[in-house]
Amino acid sequence: MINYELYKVFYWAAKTGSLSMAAKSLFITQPSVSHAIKQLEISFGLTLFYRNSKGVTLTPEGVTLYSYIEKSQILISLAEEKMASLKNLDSGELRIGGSDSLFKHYILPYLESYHQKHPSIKLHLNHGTTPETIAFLKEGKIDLGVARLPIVDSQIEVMKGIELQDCFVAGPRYAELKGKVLSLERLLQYPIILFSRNSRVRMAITELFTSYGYQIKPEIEVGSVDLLIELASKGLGISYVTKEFISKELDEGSLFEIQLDIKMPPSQVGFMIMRNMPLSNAASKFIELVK
Amino acid sequence: MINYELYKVFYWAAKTGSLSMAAKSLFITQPSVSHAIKQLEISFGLTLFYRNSKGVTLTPEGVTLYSYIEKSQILISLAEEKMASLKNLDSGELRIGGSDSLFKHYILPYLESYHQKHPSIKLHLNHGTTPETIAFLKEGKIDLGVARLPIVDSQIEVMKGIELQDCFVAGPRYAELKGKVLSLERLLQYPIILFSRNSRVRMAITELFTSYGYQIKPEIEVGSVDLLIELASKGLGISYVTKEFISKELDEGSLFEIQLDIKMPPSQVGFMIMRNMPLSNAASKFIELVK
DNA sequence: ATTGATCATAGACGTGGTCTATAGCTCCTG
DNA sequence: CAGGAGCTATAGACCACGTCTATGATCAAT
Repeated sequence: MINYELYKVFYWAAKTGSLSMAAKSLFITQPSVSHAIKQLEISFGLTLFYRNSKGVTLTPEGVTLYSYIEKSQILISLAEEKMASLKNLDSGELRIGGSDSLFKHYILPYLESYHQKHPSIKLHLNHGTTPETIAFLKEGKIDLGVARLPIVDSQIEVMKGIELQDCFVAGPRYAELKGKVLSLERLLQYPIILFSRNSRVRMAITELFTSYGYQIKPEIEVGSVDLLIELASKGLGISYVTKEFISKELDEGSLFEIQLDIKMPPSQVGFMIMRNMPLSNAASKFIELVK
Repeated sequence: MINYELYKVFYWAAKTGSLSMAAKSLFITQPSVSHAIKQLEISFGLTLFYRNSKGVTLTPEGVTLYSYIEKSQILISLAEEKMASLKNLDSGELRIGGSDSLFKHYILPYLESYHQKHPSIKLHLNHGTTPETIAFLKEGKIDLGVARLPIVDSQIEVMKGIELQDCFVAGPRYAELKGKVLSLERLLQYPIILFSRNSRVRMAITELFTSYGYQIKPEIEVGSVDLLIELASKGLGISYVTKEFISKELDEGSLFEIQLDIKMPPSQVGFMIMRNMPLSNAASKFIELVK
């Protein structure tokens, strides 16, 4: 089997028309080039160059070989350039999976500064439920997932991100509750608006109430955080939302937080990557940024 | 600079999805493959493969690299196949320069058997005068030239071929000369047909007559051997032709040789190749055949 | 648990590619 | 025409690097 290094030497010798020049280009000595070309010629049993005192020119067989090798070498050069650009993040893509609300309220600022630093990296946001995100991760369809913890999966490595505080909020319609500290029992007398049944937040709050001996049954179920906010501020009920996601509404006064006589446990957001799978350069740079 | 051998290893590892399989394909051990891949990864600063207990799969960066390297490797394989076929004379071409008459009467039988042996070799016959043939040879436009000797050119190597005997012939119209031995003086009383002025045969015969103190001035000058034969047999004069080229006419009796009282010097045909320039495989096989 | 895959790592080995030095050749120049 | 400045080829020494063996680590399947 022929050593492919020889083709590199052949390429430069043919391209420059001189073994000496090829040697300079390859940072080796002329006898090495001479030797390499001879090896190729012996392997093929054909002469590839006419040698004369001015340099070398290709024989017809050499021309034939060159027509293939030139293309091959150009491809390799392109490959090397591409690899360098992938490393420098001058190209490549970053694929993140998670929920729309986390994207909007947590990831977005990071994405902005990442995109500013690496404008050539294509960004793919793949929204879905946590199990879907985990599945995408395992299928290699995303580099990185964002979700609320805990995540228990031996194949997945989790890094803690921001800590979020969920709370109940109401609009001006329930102004009488402002400043008061409610018991759970009292709270349940109001119409409750919750996120749809399959979400992790929903499961968490249901469990919490159960642990205190209550059952929480919403009047309204919705599928987006925006609707939770919207409906609460319109006075249709009391929504259970992430405090950090409604800072604007709290400031404006279109929503206010309802104090409870128990402490709502914080919820931890985490990044998920596949354990034992190297991160793409684009993804690892993003994680660095977030840290 | 990256050792191109590593791409060969990478190609096989990616293609087979297994370092062990790649090792078998490349007739090296698995640790060598492992080592080679790691070298590539270090050079690029990127991870190319996901490793697991079933083998390896490409990372996104690896996929990108593979898309280039695969094409490159395929080109090299094609190149190697092509080189092998050039060596086996399953492809290639043979370009011969010389005069039409030498092609027709001397080279043709060799060409036939050559073509039979190597039917895939394309044959190019490039007819021209001897100086033109030499020029073509120097420009690399032909591999091989055929011409009458002597050729004096330091760049050209000459190999002797057949020896030809030129002679004067006439047709039935001059039947009275059959069997007689003519002096040059006597011969010159008949109309003479010669090849055109720029040919070597013409120069040779002119010189011969001059050396005997005569001047030979043709009634007719023609540009092809066929015409020399044609005109002589029609009785338009006495042609000076190569005996070996008119054996058919001599047998038929449409021409007969005119005996002279001097011996006509034989003329030597030779093959010309460029000195210090390797022959194409196709050409060297042809020369072997002729010998 | 055991077996049999996989790839990774460590360290020894030896070959092959690179080097220096020199020769041979051709072309150009004073 | 001698001498110099290119070029490539050859010889022989050397050592880096690619390959090997041996072993470890991990995982999956039996």
